[in-house]
Amino acid sequence: MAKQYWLMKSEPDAYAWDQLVKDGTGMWDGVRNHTAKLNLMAMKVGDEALFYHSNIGKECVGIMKITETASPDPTAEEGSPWVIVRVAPVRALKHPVTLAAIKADPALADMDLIRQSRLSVGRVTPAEWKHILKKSEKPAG
DNA sequence: GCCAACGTTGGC
DNA sequence: GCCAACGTTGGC
Repeated sequence: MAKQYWLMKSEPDAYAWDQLVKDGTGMWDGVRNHTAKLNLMAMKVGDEALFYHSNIGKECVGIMKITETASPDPTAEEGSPWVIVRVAPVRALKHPVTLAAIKADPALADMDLIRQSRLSVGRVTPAEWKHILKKSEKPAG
């Protein structure tokens, strides 16, 4: 299958991009939403994902890759359906792409991120991915 | 199986 | 701090 693209949210208070970079690898745990879980389970090694800071910042700050597909979430109760994936940082975006910039762009207005604001793990289409990366090359969109 | 009440998330 | 969106729970 072709490479898939994703967007994963984290409150920087809980787990920030800088922490992932420092650690070199990370376990994406704590997802407690079935739609998000299905997305985690659809991820393949080598897929890429945007790291989005929710609440504080409200912007995409970096690119990660999936290094390990879904496995049971050790932070969840035994027998629960929740899963984690493992990720590693690829690179920081040259300039963060803010939620405001994404909302303001008609090409990106249909993203999972916009349509379902509470979804913590969403799909990004290849077109949207390209578009966001292009935006990140220039300051403020 | 429906629906109201409630809790959580996240933007503003 | 408020509110909208959405998921979950519980009564019927």
